[in-house]
This record gives sequence, C-alpha cells and structure tokens, in this order.
Amino acid sequence: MMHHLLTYLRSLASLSDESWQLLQPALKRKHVAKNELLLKEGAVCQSLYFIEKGYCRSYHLADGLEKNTGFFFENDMATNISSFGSGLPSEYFIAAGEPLEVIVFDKQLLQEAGKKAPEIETAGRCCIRLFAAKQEAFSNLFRLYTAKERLAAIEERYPFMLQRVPLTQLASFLGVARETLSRIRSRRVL
Amino acid sequence: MMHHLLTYLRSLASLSDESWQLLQPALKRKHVAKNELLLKEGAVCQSLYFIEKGYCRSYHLADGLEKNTGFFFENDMATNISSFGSGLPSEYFIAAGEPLEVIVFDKQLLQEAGKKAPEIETAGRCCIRLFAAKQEAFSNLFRLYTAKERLAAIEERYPFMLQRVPLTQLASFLGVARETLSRIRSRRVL
DNA sequence: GGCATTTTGTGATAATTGTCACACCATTTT
DNA sequence: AAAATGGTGTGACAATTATCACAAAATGCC
Repeated sequence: MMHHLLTYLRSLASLSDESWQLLQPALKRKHVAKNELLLKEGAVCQSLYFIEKGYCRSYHLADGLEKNTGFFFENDMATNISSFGSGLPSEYFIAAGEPLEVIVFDKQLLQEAGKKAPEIETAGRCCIRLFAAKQEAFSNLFRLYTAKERLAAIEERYPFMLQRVPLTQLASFLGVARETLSRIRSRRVL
Repeated sequence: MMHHLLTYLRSLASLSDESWQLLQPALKRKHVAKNELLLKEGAVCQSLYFIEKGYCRSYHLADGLEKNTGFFFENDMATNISSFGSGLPSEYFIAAGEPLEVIVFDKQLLQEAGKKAPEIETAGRCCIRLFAAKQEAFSNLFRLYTAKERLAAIEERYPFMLQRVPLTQLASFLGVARETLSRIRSRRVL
C-alpha cells in the first residue's frame, strides 16, 4: 500500500514506521482521467500530489493559448508551491496528461501530522528542497543554452518526456514555437 | 542584533524568543567585499546566506564567459539549494555584486538547532518554499514572455534590480545578448 | 472501414536576436 | 595629462525564430 511513496520518502529522510502511520490520515489515493484538472486557475492549492502512474502538466492560459510551464512524472511531487504555501489563488492550471494515479496530501491534515511527528516535517522540507532544485535546473536551461541545446538536455536527462509528451505541449515548455521545435527535431536526425 | 532576520523569519512562521535563542549558535555575521566569492564552483555549499545589505549573484562559467543565473538582494536567502541539500559539488559560483553584509547559517549547527526547536524546522521549510516559488516565477518568465516582456516584468516587480545590476550582468540573466538588452531598453523609452 | 479531430511537418516571409566591430563615456591608474 | 579599464550604445550583417498557411500523418470515434 502506497509502496512507492514510502520508498520515495525514505530516500529523502529517515522515517520510522510510527511516523509513516501518523502520516496516513493525511493521504488519499485518487484516480484522475486524462485532461481532467487537479488544480484550476483562481483556486487555492490545498494539496500535494505524489504521482504513482501517469503524468500531469501545469499550464497558463494566455490569449486562449495554453503555455505549459511544468511536467511531473512518476515519483514526482506536483503542486503549486506558491499557492500552497501562501494561500493565494493559483495563476495556472494543473491537468492530467495521461490517466493518473496520485496520492493526495491534504494540507491541513499534513500540518497536524507534522506536529505529531517531526520526521514528517523534515521529509516535507526535503521534498520542497528537491522541488526547488528542479525548478532552478529548468530555469537555468534558458540562461545557459539555446533552444536546440535545451531539447538535447531534456533528451538526455528526461528521455521519457519526449516519448510521452506531445510536441505541441513540449514546445511552450521549451519556450519556442511548435513549428520551430518540429524543425529542430527533424534537423537533429540528419 | 540580527533585527532584519528576526522580522523576516517571523513573517514566515511563528518563532518564540526561546527558539530564536536556540538558533543563535548557528548564525554568524560576515562582511564580504565586492566581487569576492561566497561559493566556488566545485565546492559543497555548507551555508545559507541571509542578506542584510548589498546583493550577490550566482553565475556559471562557460567558455570563459559568466552567465548569471540568479540575483539576491536585501532580505533574500541566497544559497545553492541543490548542493546544500544533496552534499554534491556546486556547478556555479556565488559572488558579491556590492559590498555585502550577510548572516551565515551553518548547515550542521542549523540541523542541531532544528532538532531542539521544531519551530526552526518549520521556519526553514517556509524559507525553502519561498525560494522554490521565486525560482518557479523566474523560470516561467521565459515560457510566458518575450525578452522585451521579461525586462518589463523585472522592471515592475524588482525595479531596484535595474538600478543596481550592470546591464551586462542582467543580460545573461534575461537570456539575451548584452547588445540586445541595450536595444530593448533604448526602444522602450521612445 | 470511413470520417472527424488532433497532431505534426514544411514552405515562405517577416521579425527578432546574435555576433562582430568600434565609438563613447566615466573612472581609475600611472 | 595620458593611458588603461569597465560599462554601455550602435551599425551592419548573419543566424535564428515567429508567424501564417496549408499539407500530411496519426488518432479516436461511429
């Protein structure tokens, strides 16, 4: 039960069986159909999502166009960290890109669990630290590399992303037009 | 004494006078001259830096060129969150852009303080959450906006940045050539 | 299978940006 | 005062990318 999550958390911090039990009330399994929303723009993010199967993406709506800003796969934590932390409305959506199996962390119940077991607090801190490090790495792709190099970097570090994410969605994530990404990709093969 | 830091921490989480006292052993004031390094590429980041006065920047060295990836001002926490968390060597430098007054958090001593006072753990988690939210916001600038719009966004949210950071340094942070940034800026005035 | 919808590829052209070269200005050094 | 240094503006041209238009391919649905 919740096997992957336990492994994930124990890779980040020590977590006794007791702490793990104290965490259970804050957790809930959920299935989400493809294209269904985990978080709406304007809503306050009240949950963390641990992804067991499938992937989801965060996107902004601008001029009716979806601009993808993040992708989250198996063993990732997905959330709007800003809204979750501040209690302010989310500026973007999070939607399932494939049929999703997630474990939902409820914010209130998680706080209570954290008070009972400091190990949970520590594990939470490690999760956020990972999240921050990942954001930083993606952010730096834009400052250090050209569009072509960004694609190569993604291909090297997250090859499954190119397999599973439609090119149209990947384009805005890499900060280029769909057509440009298509051309970069075709030139690469030659 | 450490007045700004206390205000900052209390804006993030409740922190009793007792917890604050328990935190003291982990803190140390430090002056850093302009252009001096807080963190070298290849070194493991062992500290968090709370900035009381001045600013610092993180930069990668590629082909002998400095590419700026982050700027940190008064009441910001600066660190290599990835290296600090994982214990792996830093891939970039952090240097003072102005004469700096910082409060150094020592990693080991901070951990010990956190064990004694859970409030410190919680405040630490809030710091990292802010850090992550900021990284995400900067990262999204590239996906949502053109170079011109990115400059406008910085001007609106961080006007002091344009005053204090040399254009040459700002350019790589915005992901454009120095000349391009110079032209964007001059076109804006017309 | 056949039809509708979604996704991807490609050509043509305009707009933006990078690169190289050099001028200008302010400050510091000798 | 002359020279060196660091930061910035600008012209010219090449390279890259965005945009629009449409074709081809893949996918889902009846």
